[in-house]
Amino acid sequence: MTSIKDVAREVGMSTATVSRALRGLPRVSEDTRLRVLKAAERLDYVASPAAAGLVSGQTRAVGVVVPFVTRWFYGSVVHGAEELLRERGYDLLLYNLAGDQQARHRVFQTHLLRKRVDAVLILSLTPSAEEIASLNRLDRPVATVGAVVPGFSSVSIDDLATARTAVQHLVDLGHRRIGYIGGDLEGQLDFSAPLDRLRGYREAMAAARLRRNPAWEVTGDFTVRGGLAATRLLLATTPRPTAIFAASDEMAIGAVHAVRETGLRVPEDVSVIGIDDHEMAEFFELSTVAQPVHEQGRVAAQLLLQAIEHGPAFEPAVLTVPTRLVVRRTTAPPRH
Amino acid sequence: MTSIKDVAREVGMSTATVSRALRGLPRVSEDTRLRVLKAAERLDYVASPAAAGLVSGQTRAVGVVVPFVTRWFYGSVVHGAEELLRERGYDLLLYNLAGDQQARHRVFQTHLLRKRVDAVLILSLTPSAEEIASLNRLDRPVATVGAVVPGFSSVSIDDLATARTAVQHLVDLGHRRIGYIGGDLEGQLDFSAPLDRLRGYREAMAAARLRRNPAWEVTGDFTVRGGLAATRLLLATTPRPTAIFAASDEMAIGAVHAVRETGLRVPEDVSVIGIDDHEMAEFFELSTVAQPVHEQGRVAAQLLLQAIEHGPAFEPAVLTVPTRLVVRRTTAPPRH
DNA sequence: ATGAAAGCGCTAACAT
DNA sequence: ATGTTAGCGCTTTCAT
Repeated sequence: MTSIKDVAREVGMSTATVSRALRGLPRVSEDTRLRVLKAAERLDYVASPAAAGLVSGQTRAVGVVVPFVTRWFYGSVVHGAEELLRERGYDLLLYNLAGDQQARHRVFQTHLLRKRVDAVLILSLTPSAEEIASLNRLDRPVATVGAVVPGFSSVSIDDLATARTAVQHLVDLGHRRIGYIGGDLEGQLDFSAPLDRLRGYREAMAAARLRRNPAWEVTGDFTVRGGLAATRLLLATTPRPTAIFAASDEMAIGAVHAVRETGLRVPEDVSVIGIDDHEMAEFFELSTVAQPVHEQGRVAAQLLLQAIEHGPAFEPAVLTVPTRLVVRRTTAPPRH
Repeated sequence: MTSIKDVAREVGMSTATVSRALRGLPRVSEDTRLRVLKAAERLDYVASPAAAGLVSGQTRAVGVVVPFVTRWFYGSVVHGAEELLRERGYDLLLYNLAGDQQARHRVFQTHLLRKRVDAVLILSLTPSAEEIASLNRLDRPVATVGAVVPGFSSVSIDDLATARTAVQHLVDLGHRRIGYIGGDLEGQLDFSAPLDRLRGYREAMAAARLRRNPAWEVTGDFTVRGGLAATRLLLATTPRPTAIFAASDEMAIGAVHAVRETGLRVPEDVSVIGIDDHEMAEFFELSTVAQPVHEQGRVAAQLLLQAIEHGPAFEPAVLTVPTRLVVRRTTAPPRH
């Protein structure tokens, strides 16, 4: 592997000058810089971040912790983050927990502590006290997407307001019996969105003076399958709801399917609305409250890069991005 | 940040001994090893891979190049690879090209060359000659999933045989007019799967002595939307096919939708079969030829780890994993 | 079984 | 504008 010495020898200068020239630092004559750049190109020289990091303390890499890479939502956030990071010359280290507690422990207690990243981005999960302690010991900027953690920067939607928007849409259409399907609250205590969306649902119901029914609040996996199962339960109640608010589009897709398999029609018999504007939402003609997914990844990465550049004095920023009601064809007024 | 010196001081030994003890090397007394391990734990010490890599030449990280992280298929392969890598203490650097030529160039010419990874895993795309030159210059093991590249290890399915299996299933059901929807061949010359699947389709048609019709071979995006659009074209031909082989499950899902929107029924009027066994395939009751996605990621990672450990003498392995016909409810005999 | 010392490739501080 | 030197945190000889 060619090293900085090879380049220095090639141009007949010291490694210090080469280093300065390559990084665009001042106090290098234009002529020298050009010759260095050319020589580096010719020799296929790329500086080793390991060596540079050892002395500068910067790794030019960011760690990203994801609950499930296979899900469109997380993939999209990662996409947004990776895009900006690469533009700025940073690498992205991916840690996929995939619901595995042991993996989670290992990531927080070992991998992230290896001084290998300049910053950490955490998607959706709320770190435990112990994990927060680890992250603080790391002494590097941390940001989250989809969860607000005291002391960390974050980018997220207002889950409460978003849920209210969805339910209010159903109320406005004239629905009075509205069911909710959402994520488990136990077992996954570390996701805050499901809880807030449930609370938003309840608030909107109360504000519209609608009666709540415990049997109309069903939880399960945040997946198509989970939505399918939850909706089957919901439809078995009497009277059954005329509309369903699903805490995610994937659950909503499952809900639409469940309604149809019961012999009922969407939206004539049962309306369905979700949250996300999943890539398949338009395909399913699903009404939903859209959130900017890719953008949240970019913005969060941006926040981290700023924090890296501004040093420890940088104040954590808590950003909320807007959501937007998208009415398609799974919601309509109830039949009387 | 605590360094190896802190640990050495804590146990009253040299850093050399601490290093040996931590890495499980021989010639350390059991007693010493235990004390070192305890001290490291107590001080939250984790060795810096950057410093270690500088001298050992190993980074304990693998770079993974992905066309689109947001797609379930790639997310799943990454999941499989990440899982094994983490078990073995390796980090994963993710490079998402997202169809961006500039990104692609930058990844191959800069990021991968930074001496930051011990090996590279490339998903689905066939590197250009220039990219192969870069990878070779890197002088590290390279493996691919879903594409066979001379000189590199690979894990993939037999696309030709898999396509034939799908088409043969339709033939066995009695279909004679079978259409194909698959990926674009121009513009994305670097994906080999679409071409092989098309060839498999043609071979199976020929083997069954069925007439081919250029209008029954439609290409488009490898997505739900692409499948939808391609199928619309396919159904507009006369006579129209009674069965459709889609080169991916996402395209097949789009195909099913297109058939239904035309007022036709699946499978009564038109049968549809895909490839992958996508997570949503069961939900859609889609007949398909399943491939082990997550496993291909794990196996490819395994191959790379072996190559890293065995050094440059390691022979590239070209592995083919089996696929399996899964008959659900989108395929049936044609009506006469 | 353990330690001393050199050095991996680079940057930063201090010359000049 | 450029060069010299020290040293980042670790591993690896080579001694003992």
